[in-house]
Amino acid sequence: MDLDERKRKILHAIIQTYLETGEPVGSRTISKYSDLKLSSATIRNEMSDLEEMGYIIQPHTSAGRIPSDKGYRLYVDHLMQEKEREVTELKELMIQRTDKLEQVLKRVVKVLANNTNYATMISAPQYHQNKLKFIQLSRVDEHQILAVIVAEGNVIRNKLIPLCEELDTETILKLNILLNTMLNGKTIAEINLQMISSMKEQAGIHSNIISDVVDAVAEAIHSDEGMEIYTGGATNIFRYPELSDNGKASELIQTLEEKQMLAELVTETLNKEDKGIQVYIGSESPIQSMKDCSVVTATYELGQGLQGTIGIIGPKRMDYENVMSTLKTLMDQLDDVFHK
Amino acid sequence: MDLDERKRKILHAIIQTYLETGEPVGSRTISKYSDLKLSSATIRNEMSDLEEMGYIIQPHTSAGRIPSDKGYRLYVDHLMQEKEREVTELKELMIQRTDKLEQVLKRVVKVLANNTNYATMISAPQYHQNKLKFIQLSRVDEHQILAVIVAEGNVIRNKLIPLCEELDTETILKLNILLNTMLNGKTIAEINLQMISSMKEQAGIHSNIISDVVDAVAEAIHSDEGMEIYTGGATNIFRYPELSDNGKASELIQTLEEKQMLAELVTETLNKEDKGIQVYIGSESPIQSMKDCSVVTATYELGQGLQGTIGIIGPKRMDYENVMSTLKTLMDQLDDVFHK
DNA sequence: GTTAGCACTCTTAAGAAACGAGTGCTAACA
DNA sequence: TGTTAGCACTCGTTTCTTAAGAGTGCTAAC
Repeated sequence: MDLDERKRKILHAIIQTYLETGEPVGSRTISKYSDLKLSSATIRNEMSDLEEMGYIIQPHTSAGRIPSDKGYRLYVDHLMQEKEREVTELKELMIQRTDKLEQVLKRVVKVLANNTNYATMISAPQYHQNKLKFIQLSRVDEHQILAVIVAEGNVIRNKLIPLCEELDTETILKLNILLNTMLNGKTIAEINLQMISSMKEQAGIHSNIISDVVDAVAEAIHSDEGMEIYTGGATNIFRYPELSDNGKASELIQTLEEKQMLAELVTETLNKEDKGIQVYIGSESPIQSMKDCSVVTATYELGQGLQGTIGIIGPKRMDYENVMSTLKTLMDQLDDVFHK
Repeated sequence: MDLDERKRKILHAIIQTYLETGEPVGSRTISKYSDLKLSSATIRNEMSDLEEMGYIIQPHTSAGRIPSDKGYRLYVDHLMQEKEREVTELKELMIQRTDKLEQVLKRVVKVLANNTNYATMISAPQYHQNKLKFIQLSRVDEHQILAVIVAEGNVIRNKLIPLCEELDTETILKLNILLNTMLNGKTIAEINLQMISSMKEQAGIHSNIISDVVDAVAEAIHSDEGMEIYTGGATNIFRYPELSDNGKASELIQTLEEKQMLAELVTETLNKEDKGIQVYIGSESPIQSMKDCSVVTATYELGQGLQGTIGIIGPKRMDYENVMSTLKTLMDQLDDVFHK
């Protein structure tokens, strides 16, 4: 069977109506409220075809039709091709310049959740590919020194290093120079055991104590502590009856709260070749508990190799058009903020 | 009317039964399953009295009784007087020593939520009273320097300061000395405008540029950014039907997500003279959306004046006994961790 | 190819009836 | 005087029935 222009139009009308109402839509509704000038009977015939082709589903015999995952997919793909709309919505104002990335990310999920009325998430970039810019050791008191590590994108890490033996100022200075010489400009992934042992060697007589320091710095740099993920608007879930039923809401909110599962989604997104906007409909999503949802993700870039993922989680009858253009706008603004 | 020993026992039995089942409890249940050896009729009479006295409530004519806020209050106060039980549960193992406070707090809410099956929250201490230990400025690149501020309790703050004019190493060194001399040992609350202007004066010729630096440091120190609050186990709410009804769950989870409201609770708790465990039953809580919950809070101390609040949010039929002793144990362990 | 009409299906809402948990009251008992 | 058994009564919950309504599929006519 062929998906001709008319079928396509009818499908479009069905999906749009369903997005608005959340109720199964019947032939009569389409006949009346679309500009197709067809009777309900004709629509019925076409709908019957569309169902056979798998684009729509009938929840039960005497109900209207709702889009299937396949139907949504067609709709979304179609939207993708359309010119990106000139949307404003998110005022630049909202994202005030901050030098604390965490603050920005937290604000983003909040703003995004408020604007879309869906649940949102954002992952902080992972720093494997990030170049070290600057390392500084300072003596805090007799028993510990502080290591401050600054990387590209002004990412800052602190690490307190306990000492059993006191280090004099000169040694610390020497260590500072050593660390900076060896490590500046390197990406975190590039720092390997060989390098570390080479540094220990160069530290010479202080090797014992210094060993601790270098180890601690390396640990601080590598410390992944899993992926940082922020979420927002979880309770928007309750706006959509089809998601707030039974244990679904609970399960979903738990997924958002635990954050662990979301990491999978982030990994999946970042591994895609196409760095643009991705849409996971229902069971397309790698997260089991989101099989009744749609997830729209986008990748943002903070610097070279410094990428994170933004996600919007909502019902399958998500307002894809709005979500996608909102995301696009947001991406542009984030670019502005990060590459000020 | 007098609340004699027998009434007290019956009330106790009613509350305990209700805590277990969550269902209104009838006279027959008490008669059968308590060791009072009284017939249901007698219990009925007593229950009628207890209701008149306001300790229990009848949701509707033909239902059993449930405890009123006043009833819970009596029960809790009674528990408070009892010797603190020897509970273990939370193994020290769970709280591994970390020098990142944030990590510890996040872990605490998670562990606590898993152990109690209620929602949990914890506030990071507020640093007004905290003494500065160490300040370090370092040059990151031509356009910015990094200020690292370490306070008592090893609380670390970073602040990137943009520069319009380049600062040479010597000036930075001088500034470092100035800042440390002036500010070390001071509490954050003690740093006032007068002090800052005095520092600017001493900076002499560099005053212009330095002014920026000092301002930025002051800002970083004072930057409150509201109270940091972590929550966990929000979805435990769904375990209790009386909370997961209607919009209640949604409202509650939103409160937990927004965190803003929780700050009020923290403030309230910290202002109490009694720094021990507090219990807010129903409308006693300062948070409107928790009028159907009970909230148990405790204050932990990280250093002098460095206090935070831990809270457990659950249904009124919370297992107070367990919660309170778990909290007590946790407090002890936190003390251990912080004052290692 | 399109449409009107109609019988049929199935969900949902509303109402009715049966059930049952629990009470309050009274009268009998120790 | 306190305790208990018994019973009528209340009221929420469950189950069943019925009616309404939305929507379809099919057929026949245009």
